[in-house]
Amino acid sequence: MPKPEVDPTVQLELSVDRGSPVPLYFQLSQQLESAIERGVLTPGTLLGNEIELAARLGLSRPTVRQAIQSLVDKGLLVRRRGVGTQVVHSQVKRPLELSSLYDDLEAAGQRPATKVLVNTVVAVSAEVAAALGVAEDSEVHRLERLRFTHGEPMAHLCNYLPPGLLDLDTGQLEATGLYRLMRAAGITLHSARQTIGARSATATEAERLGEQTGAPLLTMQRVTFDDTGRAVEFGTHTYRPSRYSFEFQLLVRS
Amino acid sequence: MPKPEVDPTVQLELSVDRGSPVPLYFQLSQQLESAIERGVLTPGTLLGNEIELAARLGLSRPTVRQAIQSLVDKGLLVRRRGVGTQVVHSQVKRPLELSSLYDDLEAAGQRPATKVLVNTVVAVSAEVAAALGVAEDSEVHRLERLRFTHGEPMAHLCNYLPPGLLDLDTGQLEATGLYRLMRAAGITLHSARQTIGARSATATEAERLGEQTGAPLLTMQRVTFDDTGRAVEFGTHTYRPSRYSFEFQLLVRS
DNA sequence: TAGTGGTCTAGACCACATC
DNA sequence: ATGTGGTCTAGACCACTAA
Repeated sequence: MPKPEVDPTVQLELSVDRGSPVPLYFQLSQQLESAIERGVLTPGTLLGNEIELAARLGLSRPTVRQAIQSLVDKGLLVRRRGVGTQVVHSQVKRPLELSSLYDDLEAAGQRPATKVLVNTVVAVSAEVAAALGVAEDSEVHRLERLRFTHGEPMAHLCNYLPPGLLDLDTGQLEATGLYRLMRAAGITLHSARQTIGARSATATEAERLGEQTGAPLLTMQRVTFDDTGRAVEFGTHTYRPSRYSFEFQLLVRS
Repeated sequence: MPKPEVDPTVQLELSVDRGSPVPLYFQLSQQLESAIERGVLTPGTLLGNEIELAARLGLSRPTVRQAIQSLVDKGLLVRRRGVGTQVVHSQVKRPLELSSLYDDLEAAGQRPATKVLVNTVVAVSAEVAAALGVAEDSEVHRLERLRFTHGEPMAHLCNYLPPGLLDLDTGQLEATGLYRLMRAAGITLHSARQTIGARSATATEAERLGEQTGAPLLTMQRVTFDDTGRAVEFGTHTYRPSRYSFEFQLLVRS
């Protein structure tokens, strides 16, 4: 018997639509990802080899490889030379994204609300000028918001934006998140540098968040860059640790 | 004039060695990365087009694309259709890696030291069994360490490992980090799920770390998986926020 | 020894941005 | 209209793993 084991992808009814504007490799990777997420391809399963899969779908091997590689990059598959491609065991959720607190809360069904405390233009401080990479004598947008879930304060968000980058409408800011407004304005977010720490609440901070003076707070500072490398936002956030923690998936860099 | 601008990669003396076992695309990407890090290719620079670069190096276009793509994945380059490939502006340091505290400290020149408090085998608690995915009646390694820098306590590390995974020698644990021992034992780390939060120190915790009872502590919980998806470590760590914070670079997932 | 993924080639056509 | 990256093909040889 040449092949006692069955290629599990045979039973997947994979197919690609050459008329679609969606790239072929992407169509394939989506179908595979969906099969993995639905549990049709169970952890540990060895996929059939690339050549055969390519032949069955009428694709070239590089195209199939591109599809598989994208899932390897996402951490869903593992390739081993001489062995094959295997579905990774276990609870791989989502790798860490450059995410918006607002979007995260909304996705978790937490019904976030925002109260804008400050929305003005001010002269930059030295710290903010350094973080944003703007001249020391320029002006920046200053934004201060309280974020609520279930009517309870959860975080205090203080942000600075370079001048002229964006029109910041208080109404819009209370209806959605800052990142979404930036994306809507045609800004392509690219990367961010974050620092997460902790410290005791001052009297003002405690009052704002409904904590006691001296209570532990989770802090996050972030500078966000767009795809031209320009700093588009500097933020200093404080969170109530009883209501928020940072949770994420890391992949090993190869 | 057909080309008033000069392709900056021309002056880079790029070359590949076909006799080397190092893949051609990797040789190229390393040379480009080094040029970017040394500042020879400055931020904003537009690279010449892929076809020409391939011709000049005697490589095929897919090979050159593979080299460039790996740098795009690292966040060093940005491609724009119809425009070209550009060196990203700005202080892109290192993306978040699945990193070892010990290695991080050593790389930062902090001369870390470790004191092993507990190194035994115990019956699992329900929480640990769930995190590691082992049976409720099995045994696990339990590890408790204090991490010092400059002679001052910085973190308390409590870890659990599946039975039989690794020989844990107390001497080795005080000389290096847990991840390095796991890698040396042939374990390929693949991913981890982390939670970062904050809370007040209990009396015991405060005593261990040289803080006051009730002082804010930074906390991290992590489950690490190898490339077969098996959980290989579960850890609960607490840090003195005055001496440690989490700092990292995020890239937007495309 | 047989089968796998890893790498590489030399073309091709298309979509998009800019001029 | 031109030039860029995005996608795709149909092969090829090699390195590694396992039986």
